[in-house]
Amino acid sequence: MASSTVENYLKEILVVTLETESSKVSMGQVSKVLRVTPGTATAMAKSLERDGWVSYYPRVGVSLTSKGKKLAMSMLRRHRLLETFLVETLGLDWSEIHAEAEELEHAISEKVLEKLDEFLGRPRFDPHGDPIPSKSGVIKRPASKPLSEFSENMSVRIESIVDQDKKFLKFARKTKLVPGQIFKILRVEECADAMTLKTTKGQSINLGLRSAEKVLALPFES
Amino acid sequence: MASSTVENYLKEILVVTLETESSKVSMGQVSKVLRVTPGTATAMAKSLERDGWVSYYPRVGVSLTSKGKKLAMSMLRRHRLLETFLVETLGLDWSEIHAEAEELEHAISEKVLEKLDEFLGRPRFDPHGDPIPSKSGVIKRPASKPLSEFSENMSVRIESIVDQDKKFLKFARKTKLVPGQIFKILRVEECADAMTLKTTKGQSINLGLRSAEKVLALPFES
DNA sequence: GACATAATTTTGATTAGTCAAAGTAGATAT
DNA sequence: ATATCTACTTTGACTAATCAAAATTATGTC
Ligand SMILES: [Mn+2]
Ligand SMILES: [Mn+2]
Ligand SMILES: [Mn+2]
Ligand SMILES: [Mn+2]
Repeated sequence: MASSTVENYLKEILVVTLETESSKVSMGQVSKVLRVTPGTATAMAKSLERDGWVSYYPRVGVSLTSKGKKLAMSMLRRHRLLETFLVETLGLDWSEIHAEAEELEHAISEKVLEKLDEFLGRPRFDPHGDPIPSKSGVIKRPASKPLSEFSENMSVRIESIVDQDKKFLKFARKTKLVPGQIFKILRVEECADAMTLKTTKGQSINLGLRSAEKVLALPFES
Repeated sequence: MASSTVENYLKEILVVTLETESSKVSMGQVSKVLRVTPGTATAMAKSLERDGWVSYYPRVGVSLTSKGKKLAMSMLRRHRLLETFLVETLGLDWSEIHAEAEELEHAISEKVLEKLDEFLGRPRFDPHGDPIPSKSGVIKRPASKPLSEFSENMSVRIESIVDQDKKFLKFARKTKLVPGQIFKILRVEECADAMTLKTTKGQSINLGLRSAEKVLALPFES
């Protein structure tokens, strides 16, 4: 049985792997996403390798074994299904659900998860727009790109928000920067590190490019 | 922040306290209900005392402080509300929910619990018939007595099942030995350590007195 | 190629929780 | 009153997870 610490490490390693599309994750990144000191990450890498969850290449990084990837996918599925439940069924705000799911994901069994999935009607995306891995561990790789990569005058449909920061999520909700919404890109000012969007109803939002990287969208043909 | 280990110890100490109606719980009982060696229970008693959860009287036992009782009640509330959710909303069998709730109770926050309570319609009893403590930590002390204490020809209404053993719960479900059911006590044979009950529909059940102690009931006037 | 810098690993220490086995104190029985 | 038995406590050992700080390795610069 994997401890919840192990589950967290594997899940975060998977998320970084999916984001960066490179199979090895450096100890620096591991230590950053898990908020532990580098020495702790190194020690953990060794013990994860000992137990067959990852391969560890000293001074390079770790990559998930198939056993590790399987558990990591299952954790991501739990996390995102729980987030969906917390919003859809219990009515929590999408800015608070990440922290809650972070704990619950380790406590829910496969059996209960299956019932929950059924109860929720087998959703395919979580409230942040992130795809929920299937029971067999398959995840849809979204074709969407960060807002920061679109150019002026394009219309886009928001697909997902790749950031769990509470303040940013509250801002996003307030400005309707949520999955499904349509925006037109009014201006992109690289030099000022900013862009301006407009909703179909005419409201405009200013977004720093740093933040725009955290919002994934698809071109929208009206 | 109390660890889940501490939460489990406090909750079980509370349950024993409620069952035996005596405030001090011996280390032997603690080690039995928590399935640890006696030495571990003693070590834990000291550390629980150090952190203000219990008072520890060497060679006598532990009793919850008010701080400890408060947390223990909150754990019992979580446990029983979660059990209710698992049966009512997700449709799990009452024989499996105890183990599931045993994990989830440590992962659910007060905020989510409150939403869940609301969603469930603020139930007052869990699926086993045990009272759910209120948010403020008050628990209804049931007036019910073990089946083993009733005498022949009395009619009783089952109130609760005080046992989490899966096999017994499955047996109980099959024989309709569940909260709310009415039975007539046909025979009590102390010497043979057994009693016979009959449902209103005429089906009869044989129950050892050991098991009859685990079923609480009230006299029923038809 | 040597030096500075950044990333990573090593070392030594700490805390929580556990067990096995040895020791002790109280209660019970003769 | 002494011996015995049982419950409880102590001791020593172990694992998982963590940090701080020192040591090492790799990289990039001049
Ligand atoms: Mn987590
Ligand atoms: Mn999410
Ligand atoms: Mn528990
Ligand atoms: Mn119960």
